[in-house]
Amino acid sequence: MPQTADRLNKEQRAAVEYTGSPLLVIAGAGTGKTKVIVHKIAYLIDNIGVNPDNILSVTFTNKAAWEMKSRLKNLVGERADGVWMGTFHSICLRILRRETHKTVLKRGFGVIDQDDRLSALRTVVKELNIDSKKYSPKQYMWLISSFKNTMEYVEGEEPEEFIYRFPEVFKAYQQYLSFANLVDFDDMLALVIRIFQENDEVLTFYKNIFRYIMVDEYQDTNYIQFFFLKLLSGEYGNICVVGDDDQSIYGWRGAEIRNILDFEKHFFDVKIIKLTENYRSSPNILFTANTLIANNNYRKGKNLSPVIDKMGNIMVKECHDEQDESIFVINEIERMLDQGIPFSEIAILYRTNAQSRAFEVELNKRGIPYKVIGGISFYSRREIKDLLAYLKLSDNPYDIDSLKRSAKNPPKGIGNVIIQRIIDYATGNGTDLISAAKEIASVSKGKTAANLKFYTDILDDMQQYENIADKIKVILNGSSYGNYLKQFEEQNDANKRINNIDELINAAAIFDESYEESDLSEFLSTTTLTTSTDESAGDSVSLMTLHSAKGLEFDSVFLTGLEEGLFPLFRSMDNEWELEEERRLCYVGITRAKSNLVFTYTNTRMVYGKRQFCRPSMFLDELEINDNDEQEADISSTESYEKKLKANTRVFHSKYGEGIVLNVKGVGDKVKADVFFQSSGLKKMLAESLEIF
DNA sequence: CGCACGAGAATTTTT
DNA sequence: TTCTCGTGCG
Repeated sequence: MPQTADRLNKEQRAAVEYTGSPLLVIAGAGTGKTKVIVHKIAYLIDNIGVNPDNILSVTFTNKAAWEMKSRLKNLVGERADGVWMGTFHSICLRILRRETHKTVLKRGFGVIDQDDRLSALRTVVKELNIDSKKYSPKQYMWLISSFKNTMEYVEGEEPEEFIYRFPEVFKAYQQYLSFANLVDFDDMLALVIRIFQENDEVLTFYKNIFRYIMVDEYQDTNYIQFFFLKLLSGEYGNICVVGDDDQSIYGWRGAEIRNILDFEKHFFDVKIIKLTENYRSSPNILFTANTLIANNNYRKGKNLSPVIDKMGNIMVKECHDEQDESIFVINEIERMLDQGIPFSEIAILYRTNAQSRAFEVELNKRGIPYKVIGGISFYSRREIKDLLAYLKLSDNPYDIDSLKRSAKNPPKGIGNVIIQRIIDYATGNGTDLISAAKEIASVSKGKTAANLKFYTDILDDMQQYENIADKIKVILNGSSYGNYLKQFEEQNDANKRINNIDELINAAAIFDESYEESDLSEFLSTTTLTTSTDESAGDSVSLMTLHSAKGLEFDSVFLTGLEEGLFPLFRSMDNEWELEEERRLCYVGITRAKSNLVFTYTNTRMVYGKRQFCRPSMFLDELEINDNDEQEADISSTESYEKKLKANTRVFHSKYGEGIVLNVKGVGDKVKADVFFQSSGLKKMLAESLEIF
């Protein structure tokens, strides 16, 4: 994110130039952590003479990686391309593709996405005659994911019976993956670590490549990711991790906040640098954020101090229901637009995806451009998945799910019975599914034979073309996909889907252009690794969950649905640990805002189509807000300090040193001020103990 | 085989 | 409220 000054401050510079031993940078929100990483990489290349190929930089999202790369390009030019940048998953996938022969996978293996993973488990659960009402496929999926993130799995052990018949389900699921030649998200890391542990020479090879390792958002790494890093870097290695314990919001997904809290114990000779100067938010917004997070116990403890001295606006608004809330929010947005704030600088944040709907309705009504980030990602839209299924099957002819999907959509007279016959034939004879389909076609007669031939002809035609964009066109023509949409969808929906398809063809064409030879596997894994949060809002208002907002910043932020049970979410309210995570989530939301921050809550809200009554969130009680108007009134009614002491005055205290005044309250000799000290953060002070600079 | 209809579940958050 | 899944009919 762009910053006011391009110069590095003292701490930032120290972090950039330190290379002696493992380095932990505790970087609060808006303190320029991306800047530090980018400058550090540039420093390594330009000043230390490190080869870009020897630098690994791990980010939390693909988008963050792209942004980082483009910023790095501004500093070091084309040499930036050499640096390994990406998420843990994308980096590991790259390694896995190179080292496929060290695993049981076949070349050109595919990546199974979350949706397909769930449907695979549905099939498994059904085949094992497990009552899916009692033990849902989702539960199994969740447990499989957790298990795959343990060392037991990495080391090849069998799981225990965590829930009913878990080992059986696990085994059947693994067999499915193995036949279909697929890996899931968790396997990407686990299998790479397994390769490293079983093959010393491979580990040595990669240790030699990744001589300098940089990790962003370290507070959200899990144990297995930590293990991966430690294997590559060793205890003394050139590893630099950047993170903020107050922004750890993925505990539910297995993130270990202890990775950052115990960094000094995991590595030797650790150097720690804290960044606490915030370049993003106005002082009162920071003050609010600091007062809220101070309610947490499990933290290292720090306060952010403002660099910007212009006060912002903070508002809390009570609304009747979610419609009222959306009307209020959009009214405010229109006001902001009038003030010249661009669409892209406005965000509506919420706890759950379901909350976006009311806002979307209202935004549509007023014709304000917006983009919902998160929710359903581009690549999981039905029409896109349908087309990708053909590509996936042709790339990996063992992929059962893609066979099912492509054979059925659009409908072409191939139903479950025939599909099952194909699968049985393939498993029975050890052939791939496409050959099996052709085989079945040749022994069938009449309609069935013709239908199957129609289907396999499309797959054969695709082989004639090298470019992925061309292959997609073959699918579209061959299956009359456009007609299929027009036939079964409303005009409007059909058009939207056709637009999406055009967009897919575009993406494929761009991919075709940028690679010497189009690698279908590579393209397809990009599509599964690219998640909804990687899409950018462009010139429109952003709507997203608080989780998706991590790492972003906006001039104006609406934090909506601040109600007990919704935020904090009901399930976390009786658990101190989870409640603190909710509070951190709120903290993340607040610190996204540069100058306008609006909280809203409603009295009633529709849940599952039932109206429910709501109480304001406890977070609203915990945080403190500096009201500008009130402050001015106070200042005019006091006598001795008020004239000199007001917001943004720089002051000095005998014990705490230099600080900045956030607000002033009280009268006469009881004048009190909230002051940010550089050394120790926010304090409430009697005005008479302060000296004015 | 494919569609239409009805019952029942679903909401945390995502690489 | 909205989506998904299963069932039964043409």
